Amino acid sequence: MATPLEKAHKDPESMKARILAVACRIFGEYGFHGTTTRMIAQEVGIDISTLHYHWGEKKDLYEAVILDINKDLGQKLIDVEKIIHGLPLGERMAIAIDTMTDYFFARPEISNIMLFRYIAKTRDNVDLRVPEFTADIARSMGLAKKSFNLADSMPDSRVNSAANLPNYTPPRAMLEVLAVMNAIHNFISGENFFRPMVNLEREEYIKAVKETLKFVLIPAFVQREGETRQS
Amino acid sequence: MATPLEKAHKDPESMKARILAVACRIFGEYGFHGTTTRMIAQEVGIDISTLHYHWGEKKDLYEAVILDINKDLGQKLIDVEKIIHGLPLGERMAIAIDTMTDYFFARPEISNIMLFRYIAKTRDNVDLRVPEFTADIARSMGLAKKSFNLADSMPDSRVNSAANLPNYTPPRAMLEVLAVMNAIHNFISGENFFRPMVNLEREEYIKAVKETLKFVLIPAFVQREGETRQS
DNA sequence: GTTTGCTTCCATCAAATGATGGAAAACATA
DNA sequence: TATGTTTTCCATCATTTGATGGAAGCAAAC
Repeated sequence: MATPLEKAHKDPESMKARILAVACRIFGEYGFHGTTTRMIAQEVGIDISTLHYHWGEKKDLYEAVILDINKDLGQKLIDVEKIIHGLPLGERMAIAIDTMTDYFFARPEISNIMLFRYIAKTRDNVDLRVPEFTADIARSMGLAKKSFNLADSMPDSRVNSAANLPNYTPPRAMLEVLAVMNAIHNFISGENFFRPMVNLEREEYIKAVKETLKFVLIPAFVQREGETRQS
Repeated sequence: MATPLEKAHKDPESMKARILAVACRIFGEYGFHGTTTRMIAQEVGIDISTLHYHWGEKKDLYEAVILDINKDLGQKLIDVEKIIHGLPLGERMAIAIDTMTDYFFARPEISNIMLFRYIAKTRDNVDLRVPEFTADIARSMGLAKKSFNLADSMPDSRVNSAANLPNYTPPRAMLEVLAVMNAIHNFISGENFFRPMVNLEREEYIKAVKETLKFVLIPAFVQREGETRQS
């Protein structure tokens, strides 16, 4: 309908976009309940009613933040997938870990909000995309077959059987991807807690985190791939 | 001083202990800001003033929860250390992961609260023990030398140099331990989110989590140990 | 039975918080 | 400039929330 209006709202300089950006940061720092609409409004430099005018109630703004993050993260994953496509597994993982770690360190709110959502009890169902991302990564990492469809060879099997769905991803593959992603998120979100523990400057910390992640996470997968190839 | 009074407060049936136990669970589910003193009081079945009578202000209760968790976790780590002592690294890690995973699944509030503290912005300094635990585990896993003291061989080196302190643990070893511990916490705290994603019953989920953790985390350490031994 | 000290609850407060109505301001357009 | 639309702010509400004072309950000591 109102094309100029919608366009204005997508302009990153628009009030609506500015509020969203600040909300993302504050929600990330303090969580949903730890954040007040007044905190966000004050940070933007506006009145609370302006905030409500653009985004409705607090929960709506929070959901908008989630959707925004999901969009951004989804795009980033596509970008990384393009870069690492075709390389051997060890290199794919190393590059992916380096790139995603830099990305999250640049936007720690993303890691924070993702982890908050995993941990805290919540009733909102905004989030159909995390499972989707996880399955995509699993496929990209060769942990699940691409568009594997058992039904082709077993036409009589039950339609409802999850394993027969086109893009079915086995639980173990999903959990392995989650283990990798969460390991990254933890070091970003936990920086304020962990960095004093190890007594490193920010740059050193980032470097050490990358090395640690690559050291801990890669060998298992590379080793298994080798074994599978041999047999 | 008042011995009978203090004794009463340590009795797990005492009101003070009951409040603490419930507080631990609720704080774990909703985080500090997401929890109200009324929620806790209602769950215990008492009035808010009774809660305040025993524990003072909300923050004091929260700090008591942290201390309680740290105590329990510290004891558990000592127990595990005893069991795995002397075994080869791969087995040590496998048993430690199995045992700690069971422990955290039985008391998910612990994982929740640990992660909440890592993520959320906080100013409290209740927590001198997490670094200590981490260093202990690092030593137990052979990632840091036990009571290594350079000053013995270099009497003139600067006293303040961290590397010369008796129980100094290098950053990389600390981060490696954190990576392992956090990987466990994530799957426990994230159960509500991850389990529907992988569509498993609780028991299956726990089993799959343990397998995934052992698969992802152990090979890197075992492999490095082998390389170090060879050289 | 009375006193004493600890525990619990009811009533209530003050501050914080999410939210809204309506006036003023800013902006666009004819 | 006049007119209509959009945006912003001020004043204000109703709830929620952390917190307290004081009365009532209760048990052991005297």
